[in-house]
Amino acid sequence: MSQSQSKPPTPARRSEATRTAILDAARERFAADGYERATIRAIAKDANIDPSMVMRYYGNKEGLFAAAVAIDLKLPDPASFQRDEVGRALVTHFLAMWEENEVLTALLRVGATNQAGAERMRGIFGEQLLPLARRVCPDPEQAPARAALASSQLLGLALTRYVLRFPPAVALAREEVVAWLAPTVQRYLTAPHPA
Amino acid sequence: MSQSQSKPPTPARRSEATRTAILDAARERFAADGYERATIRAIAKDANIDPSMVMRYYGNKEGLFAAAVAIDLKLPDPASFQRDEVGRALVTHFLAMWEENEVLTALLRVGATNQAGAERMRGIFGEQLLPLARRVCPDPEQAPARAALASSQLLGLALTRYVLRFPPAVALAREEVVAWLAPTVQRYLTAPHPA
DNA sequence: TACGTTGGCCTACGCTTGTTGACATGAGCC
DNA sequence: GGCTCATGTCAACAAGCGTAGGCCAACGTA
Repeated sequence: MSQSQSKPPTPARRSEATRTAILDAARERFAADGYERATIRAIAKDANIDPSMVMRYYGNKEGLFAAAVAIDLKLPDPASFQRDEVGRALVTHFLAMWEENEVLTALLRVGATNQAGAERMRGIFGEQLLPLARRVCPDPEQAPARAALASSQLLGLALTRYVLRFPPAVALAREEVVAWLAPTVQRYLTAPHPA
Repeated sequence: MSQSQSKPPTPARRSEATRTAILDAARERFAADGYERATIRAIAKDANIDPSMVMRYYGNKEGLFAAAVAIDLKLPDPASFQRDEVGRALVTHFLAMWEENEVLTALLRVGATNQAGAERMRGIFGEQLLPLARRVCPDPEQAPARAALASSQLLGLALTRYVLRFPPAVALAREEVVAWLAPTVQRYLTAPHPA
């Protein structure tokens, strides 16, 4: 074992290529079809490998999904935000994240019909957006509600633009989306409680 | 007398009861499980009938779904809106519609993973919300974009509250939701184009 | 050369799915 | 009585699913 460690420090497993090919194909299928219709067989075919490879590397379909949608929203350090620009910054950042790859679309599509997917979605927004809300919103006690409201607008846009594909929502330019949504998110996070 | 009424010229098909039992069960299952996992067998069992009855009455699963989610948003006559209250009226109305029965939840869950479901969703919002937007927004040319923005917020709330069930979104009282969202929808529909 | 490990394919099992068609039942009309 | 049609049950089909396990080729090490 000391040998195996001295010889190839990282054997650069040639299986790594297969693993990522599977994950890429899985993300694409989950994003396009949702959980049930994204079959292991179809994913394997996309990745040009045998279905049993998926089982070997990820255990079962649930494990594959979990690995495929492990994601970090990569929100910048809350301290680095200008408080009155948080709305614009968030909307811009989310648009970039959604269009960068298909992970978030996959997560949303699956979350709509799958218990584990919904749980994962709650986790991501609860753990990553909530801390930021706590920082910028006036009363920390309102942070969960305010984060949820901001989520509702951000996810609603993603839903209409990337999942349901309402033509006018798809047609909007990025800057237009930002111009419209930034004040909304800003208000949800920092404005005084209405009424 | 009672006989002539109990056996009317139109036999008042006793299948009508079965038909609606199927539809009720179907709506419940589609809302809870989405399209794929809502199996015809499960729906039939809920309705206490044989799966083949579903086929007889609705042709196939797609037909059943189409019948189950035929819905009218029941938006009031656009002319009856006070222009500066359209945001509050819409949010209130939508909350009531979503909580009145499970059709909209079923539609959203299915729309997220099913092509036909997404198409139906586009149709409903395009045909029922758009005319209202045309009435109240300043420049009719912007109506589609503004209606889509309003949809994004309304559907985003439904997504987080009724589908993904973010705890803070579920916990919000109806009046609170209205207080937060009404200004947003109002702005999307009637405020001057930003920037 | 022989060997264990790794990466990969193939076949098959058990199950569920949507869908079909043959058969039973029961009420209304001749 | 018989006929007809609407209503409902039952059994079965072909297809597709997730998953399991055995077999094979290639390679690094002894």
